[in-house]
Amino acid sequence: MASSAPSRVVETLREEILNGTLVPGERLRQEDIALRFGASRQPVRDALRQLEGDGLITMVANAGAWVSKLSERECYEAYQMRERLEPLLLSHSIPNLTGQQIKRLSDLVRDIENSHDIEQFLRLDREFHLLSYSGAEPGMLREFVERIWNTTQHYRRAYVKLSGLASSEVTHLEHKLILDGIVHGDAVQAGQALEGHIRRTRITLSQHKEIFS
Amino acid sequence: MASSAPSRVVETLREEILNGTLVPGERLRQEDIALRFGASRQPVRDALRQLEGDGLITMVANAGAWVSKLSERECYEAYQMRERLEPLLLSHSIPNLTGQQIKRLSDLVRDIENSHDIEQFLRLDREFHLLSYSGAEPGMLREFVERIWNTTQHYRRAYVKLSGLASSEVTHLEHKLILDGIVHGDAVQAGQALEGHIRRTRITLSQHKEIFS
DNA sequence: CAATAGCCAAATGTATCCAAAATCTTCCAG
DNA sequence: CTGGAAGATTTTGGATACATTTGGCTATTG
Repeated sequence: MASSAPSRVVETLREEILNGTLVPGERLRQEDIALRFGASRQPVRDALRQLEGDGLITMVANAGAWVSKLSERECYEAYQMRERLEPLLLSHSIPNLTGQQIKRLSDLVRDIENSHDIEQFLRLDREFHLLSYSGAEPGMLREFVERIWNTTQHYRRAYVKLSGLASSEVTHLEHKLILDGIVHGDAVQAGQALEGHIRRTRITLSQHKEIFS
Repeated sequence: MASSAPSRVVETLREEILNGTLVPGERLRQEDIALRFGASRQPVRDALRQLEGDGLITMVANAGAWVSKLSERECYEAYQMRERLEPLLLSHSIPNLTGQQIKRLSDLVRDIENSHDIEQFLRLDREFHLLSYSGAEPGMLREFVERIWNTTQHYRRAYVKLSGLASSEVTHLEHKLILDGIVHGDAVQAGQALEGHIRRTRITLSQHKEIFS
């Protein structure tokens, strides 16, 4: 059975926002989307509300829907939240990670280091971090973390484009430290490395305010 | 101008979930709600999606909507998140609180101590904490914290009902410490007191698993 | 007597149509 | 030439009607 119309719309639009096809500030017309998916406007409205709930788009009554934008302050705040939430989530996840998953994490660290195109880097980096959380039970904490990742994705891409892949030497070291903590089941080490990883990214990001113009 | 139909529905249902009129697990039929608000089912569906985005209700395709339930584990997790997010939010808020607001916070600490019925206690306690955050800029952090408060409200009520107001002696002391930090503009003191406050509540709650049956 | 298949009622999902609001265009006045 | 106001166009909001799905009830059968 094919999933419902609204969920197909949600999935597709979410993907397009995350991969940069749709950029922050871009308007989403209900009619256009309905036409594109061969559906009427009701399921589209449903889908837009869901995306709004995920923070990916912003709706204004009697006006329309736009892909959400973050100010530099909001992005800074998002990273402060990540610093506090992700080590917690990782500590919930580590005890439940399987050998297979840890192997994949290890491969990802290597592939990230060897990646030479920006989209690939972003995709692998995202997979590494989110996979490292996959041992945690589903719940609010995982939802929140994923939501922060989604709403900041565009600015992460903008930053990597700006500074280039070459400058991510420290990132690779941090990934190795996190992985080492995971491998040894040491949530404290992994958590501290992760916190530092996010913290450094936050500070670096705040030195490139031009991303938010 | 009266606000739109969906927002009226959202406001009313949110209020009823928070004040306990609607309890976790209770079903919400679109037709009933539409009839009650003198609207059609479309605005109601819109409203339900928004409430789902707030985490207050859970929707299942082709089945219906229910007031969200938290397991004991999820509630514990929610409090762990509060411990990490609320001190951060408070530190953003403190520099911007006005004299009037601080006066109100001070009055609230006194009124909470003198409150004689459970609903009043819950209302004042909620106002105290959320008001202490009102100096912070709007954004994801404030939204997340409010969302956690909303989804755990029912279990807070259940706990207070179980243990009675008499047992909240320590709570009052903690409120005074938080207030003292705020009055002196000391975000570190206020934050530590707040973290302990939430942490103690989390531990106490986890000793009453019968709330989650 | 228990179990399963099929039918029926109730609730949700979708499409179409109309109304209301916002934006954009155009035209006029200063 | 600029600013603003009024009308036209576009887009969203809401209601009614119809389709689809679900869950339970009943009846039939092993």
